Amino acid sequence: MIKITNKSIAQILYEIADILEMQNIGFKPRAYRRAAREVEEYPELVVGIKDEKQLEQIPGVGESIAEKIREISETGTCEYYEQLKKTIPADIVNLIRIEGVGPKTIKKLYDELGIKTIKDLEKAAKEKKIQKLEGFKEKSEENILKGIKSFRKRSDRFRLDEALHYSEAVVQKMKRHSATLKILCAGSLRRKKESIGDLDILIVSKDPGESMEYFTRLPDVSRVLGKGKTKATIEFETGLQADLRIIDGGSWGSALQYFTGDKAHNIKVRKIAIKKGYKLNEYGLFTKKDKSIAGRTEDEIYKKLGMRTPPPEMRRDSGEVEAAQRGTLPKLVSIKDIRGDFHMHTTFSDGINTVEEMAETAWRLGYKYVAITEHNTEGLEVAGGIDSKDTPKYVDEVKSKKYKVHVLVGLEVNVAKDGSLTVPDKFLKILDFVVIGVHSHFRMTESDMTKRILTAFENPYVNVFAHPTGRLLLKRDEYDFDFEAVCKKAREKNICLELNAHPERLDLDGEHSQLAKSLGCKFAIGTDSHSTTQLENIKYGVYMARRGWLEKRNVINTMQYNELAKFLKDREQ
DNA sequence: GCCGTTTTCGGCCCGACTGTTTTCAGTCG
Repeated sequence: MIKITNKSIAQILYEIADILEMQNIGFKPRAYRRAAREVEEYPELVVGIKDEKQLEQIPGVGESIAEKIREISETGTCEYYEQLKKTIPADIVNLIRIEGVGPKTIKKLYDELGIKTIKDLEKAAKEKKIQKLEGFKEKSEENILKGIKSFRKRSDRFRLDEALHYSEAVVQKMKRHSATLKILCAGSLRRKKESIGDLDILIVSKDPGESMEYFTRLPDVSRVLGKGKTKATIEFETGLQADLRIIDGGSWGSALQYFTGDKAHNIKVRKIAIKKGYKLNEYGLFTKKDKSIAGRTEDEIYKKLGMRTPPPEMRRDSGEVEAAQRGTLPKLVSIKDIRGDFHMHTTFSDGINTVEEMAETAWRLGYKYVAITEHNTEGLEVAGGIDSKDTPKYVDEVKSKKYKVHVLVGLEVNVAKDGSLTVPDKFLKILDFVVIGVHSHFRMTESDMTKRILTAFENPYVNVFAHPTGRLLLKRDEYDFDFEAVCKKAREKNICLELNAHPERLDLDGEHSQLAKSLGCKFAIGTDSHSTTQLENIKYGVYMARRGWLEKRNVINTMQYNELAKFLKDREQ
């Protein structure tokens, strides 16, 4: 039985929309997508709402969709969806993730060639069957094959937020089991890597056999790939795999150490152990005569090796081993240091909550300030958004009210192809905060894209360069540009680089941040929230900051309001 | 299928881009 979340309900509604679109049905797909998006963003658990009339209170949800949501809440699916799926029994969920393949293409490929899966698609493309279809030629086939290749590269990984969601659920369930003494998810998840291959769960158990049994019978498990005395591997319905390892309490620290660091980190640490005449493995730190001298905690092991303990986020051979030996590990920024958020949308553009609601939630989170950064309409085709000429009215409206935190009025302005900004200076001038970003024309040569960004940085009103690399996790690669050149200019112009904390982006990532830090850049964490619930995504930005070695002084979200106001003012002069 | 100062029918976001065309279909954001 799969746990029904807002997301899983939305997933079915999205899929209904896709199938309807294949059937060339007008407007219904749009209605389903709208409802799906609203359900996804809904601050409460939709599955808990039993009354259909109450479901209809969700924007975009009317009588018909409310009925379907109720059915999904109760049974995990709905008849309408099951019937639709029968009309086109293809693996739409995966096929649609291939770049350039949409509902119409899937339909055509199924109807004409019987293609159901990515495997079928690849075979047909390789056998040059697709180019024989009307509307397709060699180029289309080439692109499909490229799309499959890139899909494969990505599809075996999960976004950090999804993996965290799963691991927390598993760990919670295991914790409640009486045999569990200690449990923790190590691996790349503990390092807060932006995408996760599988979960490495470590457990100390009173009854290992019983723990194994319980683990392999967790509710969402679809397959048990292996089950022994100390290790079991399962696969969840989503395709995510998880290992459970039974650990002896005396080896807890060494197991954590072993299963947390990435390969390069571990190799380096083990070499240090060898140099000191020891042997390090998941069971402990041993002398040549196999006498255990450490293992219970990580600190104990690193200490015996003459090192400080690097925070898990740093253990990717990013220089942390040397710094830990020298005793010069940075004191990383933490969630407690955060006093504000610099990227969010409200009902003025495509967000679903008002400025007041966002400010209220920010206040609850203990913040002192937020920047509202609505889309501007020019150059970006999203629903809503502020027209340049309406900027004064927007500023006045936001400023006319009182909020529980300081509210900076801003815009997320688009960088046009030539590097100009889509909002004229006379309007930028009246804003408290200007975020700029590349939202179109991603496919440019490296030199053109670099020139474009550097040109944009010449504008005196820019505060933050949003989602600097433009990547979408597991979906779209970053655009080509000279990152170092951009960092140097950002530093010179005192423009902050954004750590976009939206789980779909996590841009910049740790590697980029670390490089930018070394070049003297400042950073602004922004959640890119479209609802109050998303404000909590700030933690992902902090994780990325920590992976990038950032300290409090590097991140402007840690400033007191007065300090921030001064910082922003200095930029304008 | 949803919605409403356009209110029970008729409109619903739409431009850029790509690859295929010679005026358009599909995808993307």
